[in-house]
Amino acid sequence: MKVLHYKFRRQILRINVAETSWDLDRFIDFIEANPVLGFDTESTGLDWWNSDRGFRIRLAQFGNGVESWVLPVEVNAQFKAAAIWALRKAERLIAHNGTFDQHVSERTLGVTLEELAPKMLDTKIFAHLVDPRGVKEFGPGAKLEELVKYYIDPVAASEVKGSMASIAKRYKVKKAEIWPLVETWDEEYLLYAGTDPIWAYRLLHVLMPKVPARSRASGLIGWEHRLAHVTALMERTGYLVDAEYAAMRIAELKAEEEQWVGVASQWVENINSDKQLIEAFHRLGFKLTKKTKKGNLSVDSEVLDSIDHPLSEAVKKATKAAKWRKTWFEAAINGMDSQGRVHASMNTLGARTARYSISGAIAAQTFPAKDGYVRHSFIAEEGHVTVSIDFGNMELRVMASASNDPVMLEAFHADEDLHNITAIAAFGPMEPGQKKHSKRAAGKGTNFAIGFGGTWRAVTDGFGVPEEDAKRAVEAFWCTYLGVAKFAEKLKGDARRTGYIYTATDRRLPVDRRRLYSALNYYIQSTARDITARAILHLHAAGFTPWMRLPVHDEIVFSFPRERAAELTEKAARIMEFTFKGLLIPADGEIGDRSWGSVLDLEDSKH
DNA sequence: GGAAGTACGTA
DNA sequence: CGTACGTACTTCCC
Repeated sequence: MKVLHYKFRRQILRINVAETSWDLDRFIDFIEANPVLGFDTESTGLDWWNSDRGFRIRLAQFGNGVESWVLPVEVNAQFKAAAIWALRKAERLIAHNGTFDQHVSERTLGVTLEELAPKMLDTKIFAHLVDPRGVKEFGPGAKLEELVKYYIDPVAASEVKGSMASIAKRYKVKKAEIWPLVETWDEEYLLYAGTDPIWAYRLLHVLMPKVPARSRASGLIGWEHRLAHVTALMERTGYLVDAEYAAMRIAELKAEEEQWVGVASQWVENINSDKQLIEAFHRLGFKLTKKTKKGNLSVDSEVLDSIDHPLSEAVKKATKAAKWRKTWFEAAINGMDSQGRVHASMNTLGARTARYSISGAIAAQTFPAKDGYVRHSFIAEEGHVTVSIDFGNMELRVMASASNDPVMLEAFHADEDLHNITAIAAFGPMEPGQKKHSKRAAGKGTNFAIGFGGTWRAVTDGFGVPEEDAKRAVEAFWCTYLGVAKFAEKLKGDARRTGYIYTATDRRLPVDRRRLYSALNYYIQSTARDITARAILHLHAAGFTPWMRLPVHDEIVFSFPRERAAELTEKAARIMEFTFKGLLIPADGEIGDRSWGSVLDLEDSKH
């Protein structure tokens, strides 16, 4: 047995590293004496779905607040058996982003998500309930290193968590490449690995009492853990890729890119270099004036659109073709497992409002929305069809019912068009015989912009509405929807006094006092997220999880058996829809063909 | 090699 | 005084 020590604020953390099977007696004693354990794994990478082609677990670590054990499970089958035993023996496992370690444990040790999830306490969830702000927003952040720095000790955070960077330097490789390369018995590696479960254990005990009483009383802790489990099950299932379709698009986009790069090469060497483009356009006699945030000359799409020259067209087309190919089609192909499936990485509390973020091979939240071009790459199972069920007007309905605004509620109850109503309030009645107000766009822009916490400027910039119309519509909004105005003021007042607002689910969200206008948006966005989260949990309880593929904000994508699609879609939509403070948030399904893209190609698609 | 800055895709 | 994200690229800096 190797024993390492880490000195920490006059305390000494003890890290036991099992070297031979004889050491396991002491390990077993430790596990039996500690029913609540910090837990972590080290592996060869993040691609747990490739466990049949190269992905391996290397170490399994268990600890309490002062002592841990590192089992180098990659070198000894008995260590592996001991890790499996410990996972099953533990009453509680505390891990940071425990979903990842659950995937690793399932794939490499055979201990399933279903076994692990009920005993998991995830410090990432606790951290978000306490303070969801990132480091850039002057909050604690969400990574283990950031949290240790904020809540435990800055020196320990940088020393221990910086060690992987230092090891990478020693091995002369990039930080991202060190994980499979570092020697099993490298002491710096073992120290890094061994302290992780100790930090997780300590963090939980620091964070637990900081979870707001209201959030705890509402059961948010258990709720978020159950949600993370269902999400993990979706990650495990993955999404089937139509590799042939993706390959076809890749070839097409490559050819297009080459053609336009050829055109542009008369003027610039690198179409991605803003510097070269600015020079080239100046040589050609165009005066650029638009500035970026930092005050440099901008060459974004708006600037390029304003320049009537073959170079600007070539740059736009070439960059777009390259970006689409790499970001979506190649990501899907490169991310496929041996069964032709991709596994999204879903962060159930990605945003400070608790919205999901989805990253990796299927960055679903960034797919172009106007048609099925990208989404055709993802297909339902053999004999299945893709179904998309989304909530109708969720955020505006949340705004109406949370604020109990009589005018807005009446519009929704009578199934009237809210954007028209805002337009009428600002510009007078519609012309007889018309279904849409001639200034409906201004009404629509205003309704959304206010929900974002914006002003008239947001309406002009974001929705292309003339300045005068935007100003008038925004003024009319606040005079018409007095309930919303009152609610927004109430939230601002809460934020001003306490620094926080509470959402409908009793989630506490910090609001920057210099940006009180964002309070309304935080409430709406976060409450809407929780309505989708509620739907996911209810669908799980009703047995829909094997068919669920992805949540995309106010939409859930399914793969349903073709012959049962109509019945299951209806059932799922009824489970999803929810009456929030007296107002129904309706859910509507669209049944496509096999690919996700086919849903968007439907004639009467809302998409 | 990694951080910062820029741009652009989404709800 | 327009919210929340992820990805890919170049340039800057150590």
